[in-house]
Amino acid sequence: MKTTRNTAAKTAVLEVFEKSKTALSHTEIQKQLNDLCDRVTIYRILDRLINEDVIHKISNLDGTVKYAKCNHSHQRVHIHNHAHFSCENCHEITCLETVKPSYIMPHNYKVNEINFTLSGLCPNCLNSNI
Amino acid sequence: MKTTRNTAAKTAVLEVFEKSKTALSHTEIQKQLNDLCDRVTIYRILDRLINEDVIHKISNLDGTVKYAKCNHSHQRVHIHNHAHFSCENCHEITCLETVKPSYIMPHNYKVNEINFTLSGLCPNCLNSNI
DNA sequence: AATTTAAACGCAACAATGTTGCAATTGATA
DNA sequence: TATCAATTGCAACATTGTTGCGTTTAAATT
Repeated sequence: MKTTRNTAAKTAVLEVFEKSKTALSHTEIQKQLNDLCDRVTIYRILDRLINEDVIHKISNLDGTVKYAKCNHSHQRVHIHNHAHFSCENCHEITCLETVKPSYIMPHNYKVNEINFTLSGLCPNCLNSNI
Repeated sequence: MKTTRNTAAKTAVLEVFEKSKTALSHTEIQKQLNDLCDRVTIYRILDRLINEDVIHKISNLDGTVKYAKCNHSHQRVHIHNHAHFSCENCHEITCLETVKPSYIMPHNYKVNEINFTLSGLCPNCLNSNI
C-alpha cells in the first residue's frame, strides 16, 4: 500500500483551506501560496486531498471548478450530498451543509452521487443592496 | 434590435440536437458536423441558441460542459430547474424533466437558478450488468 | 434582380485550465 | 545515517474557450 507524506506544500495548502470559509479555485490557492510551489504540484496535492477525503471538488454552473474542506461526518462511506451556493455577485461558493434536497427518481436509474448547486445572491451581497 | 439569421451552420447544429436524445458537448457536435464549419463558429452558434432559449447549458460533475435542447414550456420566464442525469459508464447526460427537487433554504439567500445533477448508472447501462 | 448592411463566418492568435513524463529532491522508516 | 518510494519542478503538451479582424452572406429594401 502507498503511504502519504506531509510536505511543506501540502501543509500550506491545508492552511489555506483552514483559513477560508468558502470554496477555492486552483488559481485562488496558487495566489495565496505566493509561488511557494509549482502550479502542477498544487493540482497533485488537490488530487491527493480528494482521495484522502479531506476536501471535495465542486463544479460550478458556469463551468468553473472549486474545492472545499470536508466537514468530517464520521461515516464509513463519505458522500457529499449537501448543497452548494454560488453567489452571482461576489462569486463566492459556500457549502450549505444543512440543505439536502428531496426528490423522486424514475425507475431503472441507480444514483451514486448528487450535485445540488444553487446560485443567486448570498446574504452579504443581498444586504449590500446590489 | 439585433436580428438573428438562419445560416447553414446553425441549421446543421439544430439538426444534430434534434437527432440526439442526450446532451452534447461542443466536441461531439463538431464531430457530427464533420468540419462543416469552424470550431469557433460552433461556439458562437451555441451562444446564440442559448440566448434564444432553444438550448441550455449543463455543467457536469467532472467539469465537462454539455448542451441540450429545451423542452418548450410556454412560460414567459424560462427557468431550467429540472434535473440532469450523468451516467458514470457511458457518460451520457439526459434531462430528467420530471424530477424537480424540493429543499429548504436558510434565510437571507436569494436563489435565482438551481442546478441539480445526479450521477450513477442509466437504465441502459444498469440492464447491461456493468 | 440588384443593392445594401449588419449578422455570421473563417482564420489566426491567445488565454485558461489541466495532464504527463522524467530527472531531482525529500519525508519517513529502518 | 542510509534507503527508497513519495513528492516535486520543469518542460512540454492537450483541451476548451475567447477575441480581433477582414471576408462572406442572409435577408430586407430598393
